[in-house]
Amino acid sequence: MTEHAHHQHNHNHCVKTAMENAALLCEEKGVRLTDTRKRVLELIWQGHEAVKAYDLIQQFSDGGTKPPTVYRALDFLLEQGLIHRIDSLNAFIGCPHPDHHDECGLQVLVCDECHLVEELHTHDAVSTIADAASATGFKVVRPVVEVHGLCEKCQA
Amino acid sequence: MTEHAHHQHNHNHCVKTAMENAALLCEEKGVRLTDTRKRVLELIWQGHEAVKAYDLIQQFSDGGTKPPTVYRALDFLLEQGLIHRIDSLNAFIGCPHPDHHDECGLQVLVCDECHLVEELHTHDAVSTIADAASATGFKVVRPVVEVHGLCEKCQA
DNA sequence: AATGGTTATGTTATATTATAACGCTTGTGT
DNA sequence: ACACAAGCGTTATAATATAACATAACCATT
Ligand SMILES: [Zn+2]
Ligand SMILES: [Zn+2]
Ligand SMILES: [Zn+2]
Ligand SMILES: [Zn+2]
Repeated sequence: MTEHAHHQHNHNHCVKTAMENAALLCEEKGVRLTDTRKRVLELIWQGHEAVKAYDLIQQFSDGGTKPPTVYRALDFLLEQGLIHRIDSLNAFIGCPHPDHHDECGLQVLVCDECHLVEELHTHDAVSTIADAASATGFKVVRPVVEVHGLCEKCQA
Repeated sequence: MTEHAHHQHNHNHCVKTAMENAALLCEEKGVRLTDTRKRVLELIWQGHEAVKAYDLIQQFSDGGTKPPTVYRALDFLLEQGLIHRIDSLNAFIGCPHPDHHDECGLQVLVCDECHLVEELHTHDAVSTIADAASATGFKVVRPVVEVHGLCEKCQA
């Protein structure tokens, strides 16, 4: 079931769902989705492209929001699993299903042209790697797969 | 065949081999392994832990070596495949076999304690992921796997 | 060995990404 | 109301990386 995030779609729906899920998840966990945090999450969900921290900072309409404020919100959202950090881009992306990462780690397809990010959940691949890792005596904690390439649109 | 990089071993041998391979590879490719580049490569090979760019800069004995010099050398070494950048650490590691990355991308085990980095070459895993990626219409260019966890030593 | 083009390096400044430290405010439970 | 913890504002600075331009080293050809 691909979520065709890269195709034409009603993105309002993505945002709405994400924000509702986030509210629920925070409720359940007993953590506070404050205004700042909510606003940062909304800004990250402006699309399915990875967003840079300083772009977020600039997009705060008040103009007076400083890096620590935004980075603290980002840290919170990362902790709750509501967003992912794409290390190869120094950028952040909203997670459409914060509850699906226990088994397969983080797996993303990253378009080098437009920075669109799509998640995979290929359980096989990560278990294969985990096995190979264990065989060398390594204790796996957090598997991350970042596949760079070109999304469908950018292959023109 | 694990290369037990994390076990006790004669590291001088690692360095010697790496430098010889680098010289050969550059010879073959008709590119110049200049003094600066050689020195940076040696510094990176001071161990099997990932090394930060600014640590390299400081380790230049002359004291007058500036960031651009080192970053240019790093760029060169990356282009030739002689080192890898570990995105999740903003750090660099020597590649023991620059010719083995066509098929399986970059796959590394990263110890969160000591930053020891060991490469994997699990062809299966990356082909599984590549298949999943292709199925969504994504054109894979550069698969990267960074598995965080604890190396054998640090599991104490 | 001079010439001229290319590649590599030096140098200064600056861009980008992220955190430390400290004090004030807001929320929460008693 | 009070006390404590969590969140946020503010200033400064750390850490990572690149732009731009000048000089030097290399190399092929004359
Ligand atoms: Zn959408
Ligand atoms: Zn996710
Ligand atoms: Zn070694
Ligand atoms: Zn390698």
